[in-house]
Order: sequence, then C-alpha cells, then structure tokens
Amino acid sequence: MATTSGPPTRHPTGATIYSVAERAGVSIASVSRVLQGSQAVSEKTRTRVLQAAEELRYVPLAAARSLAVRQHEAHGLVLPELSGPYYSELLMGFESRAAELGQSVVLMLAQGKQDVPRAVRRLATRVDGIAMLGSSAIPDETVTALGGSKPVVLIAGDETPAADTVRAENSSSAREVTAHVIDHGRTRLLFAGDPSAGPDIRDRYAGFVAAHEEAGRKALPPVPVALREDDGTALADRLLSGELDADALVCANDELALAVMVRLREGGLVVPDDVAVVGWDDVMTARYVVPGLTTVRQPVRELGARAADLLHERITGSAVPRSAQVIPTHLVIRSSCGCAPAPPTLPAPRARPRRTQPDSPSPRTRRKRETR
Amino acid sequence: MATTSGPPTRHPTGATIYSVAERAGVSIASVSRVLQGSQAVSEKTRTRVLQAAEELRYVPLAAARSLAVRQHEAHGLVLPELSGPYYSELLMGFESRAAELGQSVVLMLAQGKQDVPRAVRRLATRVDGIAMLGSSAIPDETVTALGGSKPVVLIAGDETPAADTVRAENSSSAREVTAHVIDHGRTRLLFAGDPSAGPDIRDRYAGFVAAHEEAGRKALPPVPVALREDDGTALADRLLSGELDADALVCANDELALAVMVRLREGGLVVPDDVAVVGWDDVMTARYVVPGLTTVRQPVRELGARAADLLHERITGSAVPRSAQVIPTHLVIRSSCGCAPAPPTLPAPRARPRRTQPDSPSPRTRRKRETR
DNA sequence: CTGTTAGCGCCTTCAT
DNA sequence: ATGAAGGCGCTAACAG
Repeated sequence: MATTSGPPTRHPTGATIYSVAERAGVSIASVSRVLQGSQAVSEKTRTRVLQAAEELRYVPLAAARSLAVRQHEAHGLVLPELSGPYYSELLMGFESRAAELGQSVVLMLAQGKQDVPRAVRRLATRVDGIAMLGSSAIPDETVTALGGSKPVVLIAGDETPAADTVRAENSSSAREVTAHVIDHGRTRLLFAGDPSAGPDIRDRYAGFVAAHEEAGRKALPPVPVALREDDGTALADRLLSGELDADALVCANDELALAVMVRLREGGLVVPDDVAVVGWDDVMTARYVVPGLTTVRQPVRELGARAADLLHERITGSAVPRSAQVIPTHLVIRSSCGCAPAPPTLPAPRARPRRTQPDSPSPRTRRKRETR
Repeated sequence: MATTSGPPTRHPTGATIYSVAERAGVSIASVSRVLQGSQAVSEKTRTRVLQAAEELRYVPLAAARSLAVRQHEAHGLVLPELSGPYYSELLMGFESRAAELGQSVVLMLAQGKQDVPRAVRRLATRVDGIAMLGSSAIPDETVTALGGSKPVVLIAGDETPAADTVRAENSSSAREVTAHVIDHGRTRLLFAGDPSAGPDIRDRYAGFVAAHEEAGRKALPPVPVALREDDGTALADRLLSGELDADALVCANDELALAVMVRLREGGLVVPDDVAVVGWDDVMTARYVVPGLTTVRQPVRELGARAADLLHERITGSAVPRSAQVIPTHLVIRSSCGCAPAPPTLPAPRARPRRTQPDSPSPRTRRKRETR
C-alpha cells in the first residue's frame, strides 16, 4: 500500500450565497436569481455574480435549497443487490430517466443490511419518493407505512393499494416458451423456481400451467428452488440421480438454467437431446454457452425508466390514479430448447450499447430467432 | 398497460418536529433528543414522543438536519455505466461500506449525460465528497476544481495532487499471466487494449512488456482496441484474415477475450492450440465457455469499499496524507492459456455470495488453479 | 432532565 | 431590475 504524502489540501468551509453576493456587490436575491435563472437580471450583475461564484469556487448547498423549496429533488431506489445484469440494467434505466427529470438518485442495497426497514426509513428522509424491487425483502408493513408518507412504486412486486406498480410481462411469455418446448415433442416438463418467491415467478409458473392446459395436458408441480448457480447445480444433480425426471426444464432465470446445463453435461446428459433447458433474462453467457440458451429477454432498462417516470408523476402530479403497468418481453430462441443450432454465419459485429428505445405499445410477447 | 384506479392517496405535507412536539406535549428539543438519541431523556417523555411520531407518521427532513449539522451524510459516486460485473461489484462494495459508515450514496452515471461536468457539480451540491472512476470521462479540470472544494477519490485513475487514489494491482499480474503464456512456448504474443485509455490498461501493458524483457525478448506494440464484444470480434477477424499474426493474445478484459475466442472458433482456429487467449476480470462467462478462460480476478468489491473508506476518512479526518492505495489481484488459470483442462470433477456446489474478505496484505498477485 | 432560542444557507414574496 | 426580510425544519448551545 503505497502512500504518497502531499499537501493536506484544506477543504474550505464553502463559500455561501452571502459571500458571493458580497464579492459581487449585490444582494443574495440577485445571486439566487442568476444561479437559478429564475428571473430576469441585468447582464451586468449577471456576469459579476458568475465571476464571483467562480472565484470563490461556490458550491450551493442542496440541503438549504431543499429546505426552502420543500423538495429533495431526489429519487430513492431500493434494490436487493447488484449481481447479474438484471439489477444493473434496471438501475441504469432508472438513473438515466431520473437524471432527465432533474432528479438525483439515492441508492440503497438491502443485502447485507441488518435492519432494512430502518435503512429504508432513513432513505425516505432524503428523497421525494422511493422505488423498490418487490423482492427486496422489505416487510409489507414497511411498504404500507412508507406509502402513507411518500410516493412509492413497486417494481415487479405484488399489487398493493399503497403503491404504484411496474412489471415485465411474465405469464404470456412463459406460456409461449413452454408451448415451444412442448412443440418439440417434450412431455415431461419441469418448472424450476419458487412461485411463492414473488409475482414474477408466480406468473411464470402460471404461464407454464396455461401452456399445458392448452395442449390438453397437466402441468407438474413446480420445483421450488432459488435462482443461483448453486441451486442449478443441485437441481441437475437431482436429475442425474434419478430423484427427478424430466425431458425439459423451464427455469425461472438464466443463472439457474446455465448451471443446470453445465452440470447435466458433466453428468453425461446432452442438452437438448436428453433434456431441453430454457431460461429467463438473456444474460451474456446465454449467447456464449453451447448450445445457446433459449430464454426470455425482458426490457429491464425500460422497466427502470418507467419506475422513475411513475415516481415522478406521483410526486409532482396531484392525483394520478394508481397504476399497474406491464411491459412486454421477447422470446429469444437459440438451441437449448431443441431447435437446430443456426449455422455459423459470421454475423456482422453486434450492435453497440443499446439505448432504451420505445417498445411496441402492446404488452404481447415478441419473438425472435437468433444465430448460434 | 393496465391501470387500476384507486384512492388518490394524499401524501400529506409531512409532520414536522413541531407537530410531534405539540402532540407529545413537549418541546422540539426533547423530540430531537429522543429521535437522535443524542441526550438522556426521561422514559416518560421518550415514549410519548415516540408514540406521537408514530401516530403522525413523522418522517424527519434530512435537508433540515443537514443544514443544521453542516453535513450531508452522503457520499457521491460517479461511474461511467453499469454493464458487466466490474462496476456493479464496485458499487456494491462502495454502498455497503458507506452504509456501515452511516452514509447514503448518491449515484451518478456518466454515460448518456450530455453535460457531465454539470452533472458532477450538481452532485457535489448534495454530498460531502465524491468518488469517481478514473475513466468516467470527466475532464481533468473538473476533477481539480472539485478537489478544491470537496474531497475526491479517484478509482483506478491517474494519480493527481487533487485527489486520493485507489486501484487494483495491474502490472505485476500482467507480468505474471504473460510469463505464464510464454512458458507455454508461445512466441508471438499480442496485447489487446489501449494503454492510453487509462492507468489500468497502461500498467497491464507495462507488465506485458516486463515479462518479455525478463524472458529476454521484445514485446510487440499494443493493439489499441476498445473493450467491448464488437471490438473483440473485429480483432479476431483481423487475425483470421492474416492482417495480424499471433499465437497468443493477452486481452485487457474478458469481454474482449471471450468475443475473440468465439470468433476465432467460428473462423476455424482452435483455442488454445492455434492461439492462446487470456483476459481480465473473471466474469461469469469465463467459467462457462469452453475452454475455460484464464484471467486475472480483481477484488473489485474491496476496491469500492476502500474508496468509501478513504472518502470518509478524508471527510472526517482533518489532515490525512494523500494516499494511493493498491489492492492485490488473483491469477485464475483455466485452459484457454494452453493448460490442460481440468478433468470434470463434479465439484461441490460453488460457494455462496462472496462477502468482501480481507485480502492478504501484500499487493503481490496470488495464483489459483481452477477446474474446468 | 427540559425548554428557549439562535442560527444553518437558500428561496421567495413584497416593496422599491 | 434589485434589495430587504421572513421562513423552511432541525440541531445545539444555554439557561433553568
């Protein structure tokens, strides 16, 4: 640990609007006006103020402004954690939109906090409203209590009268992947994921069941596992040992699906021939693994943006009706489902960073064939 | 887009310390005392205050407190964006540590902002100090100006008298991977990455050069490409077309390395036989791809935590000396470097979420053999 | 142990 | 176009 010493650089007790006013030879009102651009000011005082502020390295104190305008101009966001692309994308969408709305974002991660409700209350202290993931392990009562004092939007959470809600479409895409797998002739499908873990997975299982009904069959009960790699490995082991039997697995997310695929292969089974596997999220690895993982892509960025929007509407708009918005998803077909792998086409380089783009207005699932 | 209407739920102009005091029949000072636990209070008034606060759904106004205590009790963090595991891990480490220190974190993503310096100034307005990624596209002058008014810590950035600095070890691990590849008998090594893009990559290339010198050879000049999948695909194409020649590639990150591997395979070359490939970061895909990608893992979480720590020290401690901290890394050897793939050992399920753990004190690179 | 009272820095009428 | 002055909600002496 190298340590280069240097001048202890004082961080001066910042200049205030008063010192700026004084130096510029005007009143604080004028300073405020030019800095906020809230009212016409003569060109002369304008430049003098600007220069004084510059020279003094004036940094306004948001706290003082907030107190005066009675607005924090900040949105709170509560996420469980940040591993995997899901939360990151959500956060990017949220931050981006919030910034466009002139709002700062104060982030809180629930994982690791010993007293989450307390942390949330503390957060509520410095923001105008809070968006949180439904599965952030926040007690319902905390949410309700919060909803009573500040606007709250739940992302992928259960509908509640205390908050607005945004979520991605789940059941119909689940129905679609499941039907797709059934079309491949599979008959013993298993759903991996715990429907009681939240509305997302619950709805996915519902779609799984619906697809079976449409095919005149009966869906097997869900295999309630968590969604991490370990759980996938363990699940595969249960398949390999014969404890579980299936010729197709509909996994509630990609991490799970990928871990299952790898372990099955290690155990001597081949995907998709012996057992087809599909997932959810379309993580980067889904494209790299062989065979490519068929999965459902959610417009997570868009989801985050909508959350920020809704929050803002609720904060500013006086009496918007409670809304539960649903955002459409894509089915991404590769070959782990049983489809023949696309020939190596040496495709053009992948598109650059995907900006959030307006999705088709209908919440219907879209479909897309991809190489590899 | 379903819209369930409901009661327009008023968000009352929150209760204040005055209303609570009144309802509890005490002075505002007492309310403050019990809520802050700053001073002894009789059990009687204590409970009365607590109850009044509860009934009124009292949510203190951080802005008012901040103004009074002259502290935001919040750390700012500026990141370029959030794709890939690097930034997320960093953010998790930062948030976690900041929370332990009782600081909120205000996040700003540079990507997509049209006026980043402005956004940073705005951020500076509501936090006690700012940590930012060296490569966040923040003009040097902005950093210096900021450093003049608030504590700033640069993460993986160039050392500057205006800020503290934290970074992961780079050159010696680069020297080590490079030497490892040379030991495999490779002679035409290429470094993929742009050393001018920042100190991280610059140091990695320096290590690459050092390893060559130690082996009594001369390193080829770097191939200055960016670090995304596209760039990797394009790079592989240059190899396939013969424009570039190499039997080993040291890539500045995994995204690049993985894209290269896939494209090379599509083009008929085999990794590592025809060309060895190593990367940096140890992303999830590195374990899933075949052959497993040999790479350098950085304790990114720890990096974020250190940044939060340093920032806090600088904010509270009166005159800490400027420091440039370096955090050690791991070399993770799989088989893309030419090592024989480990036999499928059906290993025990992977360890659960890795909490930040104390690293060995020495900044020396550690080494580790992994299956697959 | 409790109440009173100055500010904290900025915004915003209200006059001028 | 500009200045004066009150107030935003909370903390922290300072008296009692």
